Amino acid sequence: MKNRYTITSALPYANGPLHIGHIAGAYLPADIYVRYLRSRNKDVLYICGSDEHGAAITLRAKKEGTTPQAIVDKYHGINKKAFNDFGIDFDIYHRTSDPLHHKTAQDFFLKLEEKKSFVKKTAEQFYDEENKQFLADRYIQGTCPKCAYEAAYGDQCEKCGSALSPKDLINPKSTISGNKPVLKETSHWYLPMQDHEEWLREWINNGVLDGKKLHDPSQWKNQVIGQCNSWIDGGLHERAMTRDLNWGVKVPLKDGDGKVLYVWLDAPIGYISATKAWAEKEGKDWKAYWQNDDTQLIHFIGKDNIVFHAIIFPILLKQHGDFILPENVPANAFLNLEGDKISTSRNWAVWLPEYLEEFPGKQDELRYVLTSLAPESRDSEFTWKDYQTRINNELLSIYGNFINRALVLTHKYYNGVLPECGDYSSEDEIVVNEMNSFAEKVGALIERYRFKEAQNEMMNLARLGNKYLADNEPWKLVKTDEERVKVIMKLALEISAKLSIISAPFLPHTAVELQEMLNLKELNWDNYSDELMPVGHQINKAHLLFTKVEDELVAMQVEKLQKSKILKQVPLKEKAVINFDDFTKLDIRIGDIIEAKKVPKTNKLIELKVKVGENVRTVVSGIAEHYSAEELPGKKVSILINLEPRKIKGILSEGMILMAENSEGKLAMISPDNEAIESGSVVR
RNA sequence: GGCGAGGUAGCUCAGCUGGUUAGAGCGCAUGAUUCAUAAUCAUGAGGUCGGCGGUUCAAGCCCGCCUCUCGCUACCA
Repeated sequence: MKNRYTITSALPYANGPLHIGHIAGAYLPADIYVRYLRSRNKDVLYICGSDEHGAAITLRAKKEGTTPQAIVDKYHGINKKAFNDFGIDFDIYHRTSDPLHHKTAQDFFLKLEEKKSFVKKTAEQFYDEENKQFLADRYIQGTCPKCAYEAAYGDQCEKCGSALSPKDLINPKSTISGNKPVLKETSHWYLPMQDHEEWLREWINNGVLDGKKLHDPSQWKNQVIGQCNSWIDGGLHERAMTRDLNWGVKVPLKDGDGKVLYVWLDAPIGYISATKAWAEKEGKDWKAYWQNDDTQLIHFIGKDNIVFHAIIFPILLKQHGDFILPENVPANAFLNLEGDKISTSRNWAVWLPEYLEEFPGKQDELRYVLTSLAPESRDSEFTWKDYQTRINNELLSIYGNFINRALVLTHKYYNGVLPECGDYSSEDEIVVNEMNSFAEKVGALIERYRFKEAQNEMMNLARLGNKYLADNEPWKLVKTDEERVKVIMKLALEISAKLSIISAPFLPHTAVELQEMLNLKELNWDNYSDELMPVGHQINKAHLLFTKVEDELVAMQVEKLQKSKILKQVPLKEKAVINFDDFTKLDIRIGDIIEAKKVPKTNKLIELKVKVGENVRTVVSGIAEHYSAEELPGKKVSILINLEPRKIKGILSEGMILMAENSEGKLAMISPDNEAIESGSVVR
């Protein structure tokens, strides 16, 4: 173990509140780890903050008629408070809109520029005048100059496979607006990631950099190594580190006008600027946490962030030259909810601020459940029923109940003061030995990022306590052997005290409460083997640590979830008003599907032959996930027939089948409800 | 379609580089017990380790094919 740790949790994007999936994935595991290390008296810095840049926030501001700053201010406030109330113990919760961050990111960028880590390229790039933005290669389509395929992309023709540049395309179009884009000159700084493949492969797979062993790759998750190798083996490419945007960290160069740093360059540097902000306040040296070989850097993230933390950011850190690389990137998978993926847009989530409001004082209950169900190596699922079961049958029955019986008996027999007593019996010594082994067992599991297992091991100490009481039955012995009862109660309380230490990383609020009841203060991991309950020690009044989760509560939460899901289905903003002439431009007819077959090498596409009056048209439609090719022939559908024909996967599509889509993405055909409507009938 | 990660007891999950009768917690059954929020303790029943084939003295673990789930990516006017 090293002595200094820099722990980060992914910066939450400041355009929405946090839900239990975020917590289980990146924040709770890190918090457990951090609390453990602090208890071991390590020098630990735990940092996080809001990620406030990027195009998504500007788009949202535009939509809501407000400013990006107003959006990020709102969610920064909400999330900071939620983390604090829940008990995620950051040293600092910073934000990337802070001037200190802008300065830090710009300095970092300049250093890389100075080291010639970037390749600057000036090029004429297509620009969408309607949306006022430059278009990435993939956002442009046109006719391939080599094979005349009409839907080739700006970077490659899917038909003939030739690599293209957008300007090669004949008749280019913006895929966003459909308009013809204009050429405008712009320049960007690119990171040539392909130059870094060799050392990355060695560093990720063997933990070795420049001949030095930096980490043990067997401690990295399969998922992380697998995904990195997949990227590296597929060949890394240069990636633009700047964007034409006006929201973000300005490119600090003369020719950087109107450009900002790419959000994935900017955000991880947020970890560094947060450290600086903290160090400034605390009078510490921030460099110790980032530029010292005796410091371990660990990034806790969700699986969607793997490449950024395990490939791109390490390249940047190494290029800069002064920084250490992450020792591990323990990425978690995703948490599902009641049989369905958590979805912000469908409002299918348990929101942290709402939980905190509806379940005051029940942070540790949620922590316990989320750690039990944590998606450490694959996706897992949270249900309210599970929440109830885990709390009632484990946390309350095993932990809460053991503490309660130990304290209640002590009060009953000795008014809460430990009496003078004899030595442990030889059977007691076995229990004592077992008890003493827990600190190391639990610690070792936490150090290997096995939080679920670690928590269960912690619970085994409470189980040991329950078994000790059941085996020794002090409530019976009290009538025959009072001296023996004193020893038993002392050991039971000793177990309780030790439980307060090893449960603290998982259940910090409970641990404090328990230590108050036991009249103990400021215990940490290193106190574990001390005698914590000496003769004469007075304990405080006992109260219950947990309350039962009732069936009604579970039912209520499930119902609330279902209801809020429906609420989200209210129609989106209406589009601009059109006149009748506009409407009559659409030629919509009823058609009969006479033939259907799946388009090879695609998941969603079906090629249809639709008979409209006397004509038969070919239409390619993205409905294969909702209809099989076999069930389609014979169906009547509405079809827009005067839509400009377009080639899709090499097939000319002459029209568009009208479909209704609900909030879950389910599709249904718009069909006449009357057999008298024959093929070719006009829809209006 | 390409790539990555998964598919182990009713549920949630462990099983490190292949090696004795495949593990844990919860649930379930039976018994014990009453200090404790009907909580606890003991014992037990549950698995052809997604399917098929192969390598090996030996496979949940290695190889091939298939299938299902999730993620990234492509396609969805």
